[in-house]
Amino acid sequence: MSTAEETAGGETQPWGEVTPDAARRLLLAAVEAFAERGYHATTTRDIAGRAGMSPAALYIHYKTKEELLHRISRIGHEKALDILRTASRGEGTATERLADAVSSFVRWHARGRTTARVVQYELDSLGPDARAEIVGLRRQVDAEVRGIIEDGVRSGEFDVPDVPGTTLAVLSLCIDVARWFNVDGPRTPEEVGALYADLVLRMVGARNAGAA
Amino acid sequence: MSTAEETAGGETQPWGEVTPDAARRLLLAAVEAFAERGYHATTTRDIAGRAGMSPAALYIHYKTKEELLHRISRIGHEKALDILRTASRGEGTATERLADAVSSFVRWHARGRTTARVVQYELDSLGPDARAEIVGLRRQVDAEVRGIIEDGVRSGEFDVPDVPGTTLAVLSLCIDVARWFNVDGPRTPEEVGALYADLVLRMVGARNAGAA
DNA sequence: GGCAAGGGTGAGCGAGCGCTTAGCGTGCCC
DNA sequence: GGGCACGCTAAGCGCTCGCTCACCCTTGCC
Repeated sequence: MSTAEETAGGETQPWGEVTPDAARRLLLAAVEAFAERGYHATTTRDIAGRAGMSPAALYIHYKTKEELLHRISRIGHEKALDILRTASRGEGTATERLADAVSSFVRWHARGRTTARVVQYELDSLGPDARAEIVGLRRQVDAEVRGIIEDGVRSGEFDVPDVPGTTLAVLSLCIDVARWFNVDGPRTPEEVGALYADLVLRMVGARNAGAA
Repeated sequence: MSTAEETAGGETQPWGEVTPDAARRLLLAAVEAFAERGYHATTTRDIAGRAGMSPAALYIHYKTKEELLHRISRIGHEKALDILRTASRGEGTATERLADAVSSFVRWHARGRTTARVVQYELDSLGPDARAEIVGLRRQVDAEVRGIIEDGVRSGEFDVPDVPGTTLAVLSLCIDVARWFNVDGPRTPEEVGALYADLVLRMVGARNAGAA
């Protein structure tokens, strides 16, 4: 019918780097199915059916069903890390960079809720090797946020008694957006991003927190 | 062998109300299995095996595998609601009650991580009727927290521009503890509860936030 | 036009699933 | 101490799972 560049959620044309067109369609179908029903409850027949193919076609492009999840998880984590790095290494005060990081990270989780759900909640469905690789990416995500908070503490902008714990809480808050966010709900991803950036600035004791 | 009153996590002797002893053992086994592998990836043979029984024994006490999940989910949500109600309707200022609610809610998620995981993350695996019932309980959970925050705003203790959004964020923060908390990790449930209570008081702009 | 290469299909394999059924052992009531 | 209700098991039913295989179309090169 058409290229799969626009999804229901209006994600920023993802999966552009997945090269054979059929492979990309299968990956997109797998993301939808995994997000809706979970990895273990999704059948290869369902994935192939959503992509308009026969069940056997899946195995031309992917060795197993788990390879699909692995690919989705790695690409998703790299995208998330990229978002945080861009915000973290931008110019501006730690306050501005933290607000930017949180709001864009939250927007990504809300807009691409299907993808984010798979990325954040299906980690345990991976085998040991694949999981170890993804856990490494998650550590980098954590380090990026912790870096901004440490900058703010050093510059005196933030008042944070427990930096690792607060980092954990900030990331936890953002990640959980993928669980509850509803595209048909009352809030846009931008509104949630702005609200959460404000709440996080309050958490770290930034002075201009609460300023609309 | 023995009664199943003490679990590895050291939960506050739960599932006491599940009356035939074999039924309680099966329920406990199901909680462990669902938390480890997810509902769909757990087999009835696995549940029965953990309880030291044959697969057929499960169907003497429960009609289907889904009924097990439903029972776990309802009991868990009722316990969570009970915790929040106790904190909410206690005496003290809104600040004290919110801190009490958050710290005890977080402790419950951390201590009973296996149970909380099933309760918070396997909701979608329930059928429509069972899910509707649980969603009703969750609305009561939300109302309880929102009530405390509204009290604090009315009394002037809190500065919260967006009460529903902040309520959502507070609950989200607590619930996500079940995803990342590790019993073998560096933090005790009590420490996380205290940290999170402080962070939430900062989020609502309470004056004595940050006081150790 | 011949023909190799590669993306695709229909049918089906072995395995494991949720769940059922026939029958067995044990304790309680009379 | 005979009958029986009950908790439980061994065996297995029908079904669906992830995945494979033999074969078929289209495409591009000579």
